[in-house]
Amino acid sequence: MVNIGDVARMAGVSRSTASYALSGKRPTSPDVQARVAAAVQELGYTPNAGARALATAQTRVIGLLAQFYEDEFAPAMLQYILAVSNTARELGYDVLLVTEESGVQALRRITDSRMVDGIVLLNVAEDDQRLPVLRDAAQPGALVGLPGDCTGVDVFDLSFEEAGRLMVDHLADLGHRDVLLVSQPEHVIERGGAYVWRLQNAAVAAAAERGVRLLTTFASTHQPEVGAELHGLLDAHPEVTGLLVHNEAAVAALPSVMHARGMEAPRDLSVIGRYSDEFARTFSLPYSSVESAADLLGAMAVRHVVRRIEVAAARDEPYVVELVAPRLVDRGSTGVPPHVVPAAGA
Amino acid sequence: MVNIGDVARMAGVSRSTASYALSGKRPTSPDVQARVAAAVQELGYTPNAGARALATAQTRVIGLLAQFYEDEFAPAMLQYILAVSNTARELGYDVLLVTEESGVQALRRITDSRMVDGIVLLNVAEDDQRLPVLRDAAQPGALVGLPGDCTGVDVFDLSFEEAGRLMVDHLADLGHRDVLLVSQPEHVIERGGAYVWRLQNAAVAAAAERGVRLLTTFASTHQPEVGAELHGLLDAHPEVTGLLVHNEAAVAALPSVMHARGMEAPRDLSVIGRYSDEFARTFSLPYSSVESAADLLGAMAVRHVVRRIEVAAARDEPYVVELVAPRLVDRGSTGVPPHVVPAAGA
DNA sequence: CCGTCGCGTCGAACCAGTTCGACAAAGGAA
DNA sequence: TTCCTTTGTCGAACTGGTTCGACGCGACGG
Repeated sequence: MVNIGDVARMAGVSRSTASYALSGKRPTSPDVQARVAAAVQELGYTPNAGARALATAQTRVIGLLAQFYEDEFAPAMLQYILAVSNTARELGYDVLLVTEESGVQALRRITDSRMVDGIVLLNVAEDDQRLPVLRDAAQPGALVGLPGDCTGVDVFDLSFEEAGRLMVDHLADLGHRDVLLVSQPEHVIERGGAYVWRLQNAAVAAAAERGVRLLTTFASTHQPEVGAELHGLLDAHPEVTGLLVHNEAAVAALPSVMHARGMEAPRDLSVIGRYSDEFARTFSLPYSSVESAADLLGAMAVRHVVRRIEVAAARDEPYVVELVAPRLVDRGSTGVPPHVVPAAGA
Repeated sequence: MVNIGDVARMAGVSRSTASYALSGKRPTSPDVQARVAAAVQELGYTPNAGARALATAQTRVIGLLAQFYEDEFAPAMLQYILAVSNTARELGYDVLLVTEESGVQALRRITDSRMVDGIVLLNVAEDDQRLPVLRDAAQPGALVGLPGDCTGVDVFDLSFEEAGRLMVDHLADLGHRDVLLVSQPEHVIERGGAYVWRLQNAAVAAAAERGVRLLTTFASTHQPEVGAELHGLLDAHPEVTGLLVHNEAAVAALPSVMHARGMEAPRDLSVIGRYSDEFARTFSLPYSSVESAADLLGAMAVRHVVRRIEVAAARDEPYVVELVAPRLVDRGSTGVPPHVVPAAGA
């Protein structure tokens, strides 16, 4: 393999001069620069990443830890991964993707061995076991997801509080008084999915404020069970005119459930989901939804990590916790509740 | 940072002895082994990946190149990525994920700089630009997807030929004589998606053999256009009793299209798709389908690459091209064609 | 009692970069 | 002309591992 010594020899300079000519960290004569560049071209030289990592203590790789749970909607995860990967590349970094079950061991492995310059954690739980490890790692880290304790890391997440309020307010504004919130199953919350509570609590508070009766339930994340559960819920609560769905599986099942009941949105039921635009497009879901902002969150996490890696002064800046405001994408699945229309018309 | 010199000093041995005690590449006394192990434990030593890569010319990282196209069904990709990542970890490797637009440059970058020991390419096109680069890289490579020229790499793909035959035979066996194949749009094929042709050609041949009239069409991969196209097709071809769908977007749109037409599978129309089990589960799709085998293909690719990396003798073994036989998952969406039932009953 | 063998250990070289201090040559000021 | 500074280059050291050759020491056979 061709190394910098070969380049230097061909250019007729020393190894150090070749290095400086390439990095520009010290001035070199135009003549030398040209000869080194020509030699690089001629020999097809590419610096050895391992050697460079050893010498500079920088790998230009970011570790990305993603956990995949059986009962979670995996495609949503892909958006975060893509956002992180693309943003990293923009900034000149590669991404080491770790999907290992045991995120703690994996994190320790890649940080201790200095394989990465920084870390992005996806799917962060309320009491995430990976956080203590990340805190005493030498590399900076950013999270997508809000844990209980945010010290020592930059944190980015959707404002699920805002999302809950937004959804309730939207239906309340239209005149709905009986609304049902379908969340993810309880074991998702137990595993640390506090965001389920964050949205629900905010929704409950907003409902109270607006004089809306809000029923809350958990539904399965599996097909076809979730479909049956939706039928049961709609049977049990005929007074409900608005549905808030914070559960991707339930959203996917909803079209056929409504069809089977001869219902249409928004004629018979107003529906708002909480899922990504990507998800909506792929399955041509007709429901208005509060966006996940995966692209934005992934990009923010990477940018902050890279900043702490590259800007020495940024190392000691205070850590940030940013909850981004969700956006409601109107797909026309909400309207005035059915019993209001005739009343208004009469 | 603690290095092997610190460990050696604490254990009272030389650096080389410490290294041998840890690697076991030369025998060491039980006493030394214990002292070195104790020192490692005490100091929290982890070998520096860059230094090790430099010394051994091995990084224990596999490069995974995935391309994401606008008009492709991204979630399907995730399954391959997970399969590769999990299998790699099982074998002691980490995964460098590259999702860059320009796969060619990215591939050159990570191979030339020796960031990876091997390469797995996903989404391989008929005339994939990355292949020449991969062939003259120093690292072994495996593909998921079948290109025109397979020299110099191990190739794994679903047997789309077999899939096409399987689907046609299944309907022919049930008595269908008029069948419609809905494929992906032509620009997917132009981009190198020869698998669309492979399935279609095999289906056409099988249909000719079985005396089945097979109509073939391309449909959009976007919602809601694809739904309208399906309606148009069903309007134009009322004689069709069997539908073969090789287009995930069309599959996703089909339930509502059929519902709108008052059709039910298999009563009015027998349907077979070609998509992953994962896809079917997520959206509770009721159609029988020919599996993608993403898990299997991803795992095979990694195992072969790792074998060539680790087993010196495997370097020179002939390259393999394995087309795995697809599996038909019966979800009860196919049956005897409608006009046959009364005829048989009369 | 001496030579040989082999086990266990050590020192040194090596991988391929980066970076620091030194130094020669050239240019400008006194 | 001499002194000082600037500019460009070089040699050597350093990063943190692995690995080769050598060597001391104890056991064993002759």
